[in-house]
Amino acid sequence: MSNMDTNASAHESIAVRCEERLSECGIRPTGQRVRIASLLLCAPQHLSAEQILATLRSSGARVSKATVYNTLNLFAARGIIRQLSVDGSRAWFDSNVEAHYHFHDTSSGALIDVPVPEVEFSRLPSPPPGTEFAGIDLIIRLRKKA
Amino acid sequence: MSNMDTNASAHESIAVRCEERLSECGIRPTGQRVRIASLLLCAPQHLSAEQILATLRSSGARVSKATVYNTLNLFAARGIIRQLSVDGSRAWFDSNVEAHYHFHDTSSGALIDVPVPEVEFSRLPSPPPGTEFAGIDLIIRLRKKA
DNA sequence: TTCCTTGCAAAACTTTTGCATTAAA
DNA sequence: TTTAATGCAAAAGTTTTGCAAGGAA
Repeated sequence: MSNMDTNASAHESIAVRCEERLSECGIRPTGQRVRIASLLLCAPQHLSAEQILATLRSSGARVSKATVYNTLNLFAARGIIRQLSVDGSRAWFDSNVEAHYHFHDTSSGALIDVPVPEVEFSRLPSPPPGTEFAGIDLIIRLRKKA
Repeated sequence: MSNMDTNASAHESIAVRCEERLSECGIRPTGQRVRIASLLLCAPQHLSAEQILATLRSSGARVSKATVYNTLNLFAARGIIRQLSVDGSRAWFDSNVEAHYHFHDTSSGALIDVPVPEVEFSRLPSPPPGTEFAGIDLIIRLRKKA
């Protein structure tokens, strides 16, 4: 089996798994959606809409910006991906929807996942009256060591 | 002493304190800068650029959007205010630059300060090699109680 | 057919920039 | 007078929307 075969098979099996995942979530697994899902869900990562658009187009696909945004918003609304607000310049889409936190290297812009067990809260405030916890976003900002 | 006198005096003394604060930071205390600083620094609060622009204009001042943004960026760079990324839709400028965290009510959009002592970390990850901590941004998301 | 998805272009919105004018030291 | 700040308009960047065309059920 050649490398090309291996890669082709890998891509195909990822696509199949993404199709199933979308169907489970009640999302019709169209070509564009499966392409976007395959790109994001093949590994835990953080991508911007523009990166996704560029990657798909450079791989020969015909995709519109509108479809990328619509699809990302749809996925985020269904909990398939998570949208992050890191620095206000643009949205980052995180393919890891398990609870976790982030390092943000302010020098390079890199985002790194921090697994839940690496952070422990020994004290947290109670939610104000009439509200309840909806989640915790923790970003640990880093800079290059002096 | 009438209410108008009291308010006028209060505004004046806030403006004077802001002028001193700007001068200390090596920022020339021009009219627009003092106005923007007075608005933000009179209390701990979170304002958007658009809110600041609208408030200044409705109080009769002639201010441009460019000056508001330039000034807010200048203040943030000098540590007089802090820029927050809450939901990616726009930047919020926080007049409280002491270390603290935030509640974010996702139903109303409200931002509420959480003082440092109300959160305790009993475990935090080490910064990756070559990097050091630059700060911690913690946003506790809230929703309306069911 | 009917409904949903896609692409394209345009619009909307936030933020930045260029440049002539004005204000501050 | 010399430098820096301001206003305005335009530009830039990201995201959304309207609508016609295309595709799936």
